Amino acid sequence: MSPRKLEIFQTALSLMKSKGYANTTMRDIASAVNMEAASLYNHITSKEDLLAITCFDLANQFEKGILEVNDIYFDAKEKLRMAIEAHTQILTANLDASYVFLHEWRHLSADKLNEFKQRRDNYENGFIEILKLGENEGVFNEVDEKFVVITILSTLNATIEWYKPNGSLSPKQVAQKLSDFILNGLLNTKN
Amino acid sequence: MSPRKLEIFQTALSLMKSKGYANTTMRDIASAVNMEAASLYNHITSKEDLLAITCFDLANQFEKGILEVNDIYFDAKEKLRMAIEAHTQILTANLDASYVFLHEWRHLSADKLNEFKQRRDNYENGFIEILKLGENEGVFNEVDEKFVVITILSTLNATIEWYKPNGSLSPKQVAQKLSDFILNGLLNTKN
DNA sequence: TTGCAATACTAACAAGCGTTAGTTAGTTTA
DNA sequence: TAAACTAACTAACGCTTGTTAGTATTGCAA
Repeated sequence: MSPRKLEIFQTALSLMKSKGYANTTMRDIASAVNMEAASLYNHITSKEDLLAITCFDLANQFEKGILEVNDIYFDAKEKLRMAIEAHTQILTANLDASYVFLHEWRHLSADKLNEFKQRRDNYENGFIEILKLGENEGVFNEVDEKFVVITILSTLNATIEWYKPNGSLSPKQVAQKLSDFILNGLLNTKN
Repeated sequence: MSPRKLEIFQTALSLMKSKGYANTTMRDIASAVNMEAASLYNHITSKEDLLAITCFDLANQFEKGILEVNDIYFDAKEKLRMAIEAHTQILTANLDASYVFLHEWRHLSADKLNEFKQRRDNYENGFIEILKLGENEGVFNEVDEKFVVITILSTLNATIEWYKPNGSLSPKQVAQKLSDFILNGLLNTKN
């Protein structure tokens, strides 16, 4: 990806994060990188491409993460922590892209939309595998896996709402925080 | 609200839930209620009105819920359970509207957008009040309130992704499930 | 220095959008 | 019964959108 193309993507994602995909026009993007809308088409093929490439690139990263975790032999608790950390690393390293990925995927055209949904379900199943393992081990106490996986992913994805990349928390520390909350809950059990 | 107007709202919200606000045209809505787009304007004043009325009506309900909880004297744990139940009742009773409320509010025009954000912050502060109480009581073990409140609300709001209104769970039971997970976490502490 | 991609521009198109104007039929009210 | 109101229609307007066509300019390779 050429520097100019990268600039276009980053600018587009930043605009889409703050205004939404539908409200971000090609002219908005062009103006933000000091060129005319028509010139964008020397670098990208369509507006939807900006969205599709962003969504599927992130999907690839998430899938790689969960596959690596589920390929190794470990106990459920540790696997969950690892999956959470992988997810968090990707989110925090791509804040704008993640926002678009999480909130604008429905604007994909029918074919890509179907592929996206299917891969999202696959990703959820990767987490469910860990949850089932944990139930068999007797360490997780919840049997409604659909509920738990959606709750966990919502908690993880909410990170982009409060995380400040220049703040004091490293992505690893964020993942620790998230894992602790998910595993132990809000109640203080020390006394 | 006349029956016809109600029909228009419900139809519009259902369409917006499945296709998004921007991708739902006045002609789509009109066609779904068997009339012409222009005729819609005998019942509503604009497309944005559909969105604004939906958003602010729900905002009113959420605010009423948290105010009632914070107006009574109780311990933090019980107050949090009550706030969660109020939130859950509103969500499950207005699934389509909640979806639009949660995902399409950014399409509000500037003025209304500001009001919306401010009221959302107020609502978060209602929960933070409970969290602070819980910390003072020593029953909650988390000090990063911004993180916790966003995590809790994300967990609650994810309900609309998995809840089936004709399923076996009542809203009250859903609220119980959510509270248990938030308070106790995923780990089985019985052994 | 010449030539050739790469990249930018201007202009415009075709489609779709929310909305308004003007009108008509049906229903309620005085 | 006459008047007023409600709610539907057709037609069209003005605007914005993503995108294309055609052309100029830039910058590197020979």
